[in-house]
Formats: sequence, structure tokens, C-alpha cells
Amino acid sequence: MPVEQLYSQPGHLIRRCQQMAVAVFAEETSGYDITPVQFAALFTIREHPGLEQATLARLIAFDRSTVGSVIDRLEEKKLVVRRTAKHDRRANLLHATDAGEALLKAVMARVARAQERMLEPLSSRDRKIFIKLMMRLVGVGDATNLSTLNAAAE
Amino acid sequence: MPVEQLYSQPGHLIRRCQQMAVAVFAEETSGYDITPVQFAALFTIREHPGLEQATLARLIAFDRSTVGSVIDRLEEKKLVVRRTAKHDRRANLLHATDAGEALLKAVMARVARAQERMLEPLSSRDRKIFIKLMMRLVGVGDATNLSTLNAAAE
DNA sequence: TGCATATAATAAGTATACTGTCTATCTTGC
DNA sequence: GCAAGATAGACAGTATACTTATTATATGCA
Repeated sequence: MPVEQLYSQPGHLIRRCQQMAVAVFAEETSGYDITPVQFAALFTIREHPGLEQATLARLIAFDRSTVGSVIDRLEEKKLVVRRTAKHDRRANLLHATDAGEALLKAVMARVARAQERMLEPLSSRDRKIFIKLMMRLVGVGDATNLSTLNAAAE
Repeated sequence: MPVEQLYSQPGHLIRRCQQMAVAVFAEETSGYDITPVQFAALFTIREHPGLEQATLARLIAFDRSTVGSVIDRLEEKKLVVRRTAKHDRRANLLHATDAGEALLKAVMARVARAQERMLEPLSSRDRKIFIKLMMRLVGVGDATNLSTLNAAAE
């Protein structure tokens, strides 16, 4: 394999896309002290108040350990609170604070702009294709998978 | 934005693709104690013996800090050596050891299989499209960019 | 009931990534 | 030929990510 071909290997390109995506997100949300991962968690918690950490992990495809530390940081910033579940004293139920909701409202448009900017080099048609292909790769189009996730979130 | 829509956001999908890619790579190369990033570095060093760290970083789009610690680990495993450059005593020239070359030879086919497996859910045509779209997104198709990188590697 | 199993979190360890800072060294411009 | 600026690398700090182990708690089955 010549070295130039490294540049067209899917693994390499996916990593670079990820770098790019994080950089664009950071640019658009600069000054708000929030990362892509923290945003996804906070957003999902607001949509599902009382979510357990393990369910959150399944919903947004985080590792369970990762979720723990992400929630630590969100809690430190007073954007989220953990409350022990009455029905299961092992579980932490997650709720967004007022500050968390306010932050979400403030950054929502910027996040949307970031998502658009990530795909800016592509034509409108290619953007749709790219998204479809990624969904197929990670199995999100898979109805079984999605319904399982949603069921778990109840 | 309803929560389901999070699943079709480019940022989220790119992150999941990256998770998938790393997992597939790890599966295929299990038992060889090498990561995607370490492989890319080692491979590139063998192709460009005497490469400086900063040039390596530019070639494979690593952060300079990241390269430093990646090389630390490769050096610890005796796969690579650093030698101070005579012409510039700040620079470290990188060389693969015999063990490094042997490892590359041993894992090459497995890495290739991993790259294929990452795109397995796509048709042959869609794989090509997906790769082209990613190259456009990260600007690799951009001839200017590439020639700059190659020039820097001399 | 009672124990084996399963699950929710946490913690520790390793590996990317990026920012900023620092030192050593090099290069340029005057 | 020297001071100013640029560059190479190291280091510290923060944030994902994943693995494995541990603890606390539930659950299921005999």
C-alpha cells in the first residue's frame, strides 16, 4: 500500500471527519463551555426527564463509563442533577436544571449551524446521501435497533 | 428538534462511525497490541524513514502533542526509534525498527480486512461514493492541500 | 426464603485529542 | 552578527472513549 492510499482508507477518513466535526462544533459554540458530547447528553436528558444513566448511554451510544464522567462535568456546571431512583436505589435519575434548559435554548441555533457547516462542502443532494450512508453503517436505519432503544428509554 | 432527529445529525453519526471503525480495527488486529493511530504512524514512518515528528503530524493529521505520546508508546514497544537530527537539533528523526517492520508486515492484511469490514453494509458503488464524500469533507481531494503536505514531508 | 445471576454506577488504567505554555534551537532581517 | 520571531518538541491540563474490576442493589428461580 503506497502511503498516499492511507488518505483514502475509510478508517483514516472517518477519523478526520470526526476531527473536523468537533472543530466546527467548538467554533460555533465557543464561549458556551459545552462539548458535542455534553450537548448530546444534556439535550437528551431534557427530552427524557428522569432518564437513568445507563439508558442515556444506550440512547446516544456512549460507553457507560463515559456517561458517568460526562454527567459529572454537567453536574459540576449545574446544568444537570442526579437523583437516586426510589424504585431502584442503584439508578441515578437525570434532570436538566433551569440553567441547563437555558443553555440549551441559547446554543440550539449555533449547534444547528455547526451541523450544517460540517457538510457545507457537499451539495444538498450529497449531504442527504452522506447521512443515509452513515446511518446504514452504524445501523440507525435499522428499525429493530431503534425501537429497542426507545423501548429501553421508557 | 425532536430527539429522534439527533440520530440523523452529521456530528452524531460521524462520532458513531468513528466508534464503529475503531471497534472493527481492534477486532481484526486483536492480539497485536496496536491501535489505528499507532498503525498509521508506524506505517507512515516506514514509508518515510527519517521523518520528523512535526511532519508526521501534518501527514496524517495528528495534533503535535498527540504525535508525541503516540511515538512514546511506539518507542516503548521498540517499534520505532527517535534520533536527534544533525541538521536541526530540535527535531527528532523517526525510524521503524526491525520489530516495527515485522509488525507492519504481520498486521497489514488484517488492517486491510478491517477497512473493508467498516464499509461492509454498503454496496460497492456506495463505498466509493462514501469515500469520495469524506475526502471532499476533509479536503483531501484538494490538490493544493495534498501537494503542500507532500512538500512538507520532503 | 435464599442464593445465583444480572444490572447500575463508580473507579482505575490506558489511549487518543486538543489547548496552552515552556525551552531549546533555528532563521531572518537589519 | 545579533535581536526578533518562528519552529520542534515536551509537558500539563481537560475531555472523550473503552476495558476491567468492584460495590450496591434487584431479580429470578429452586
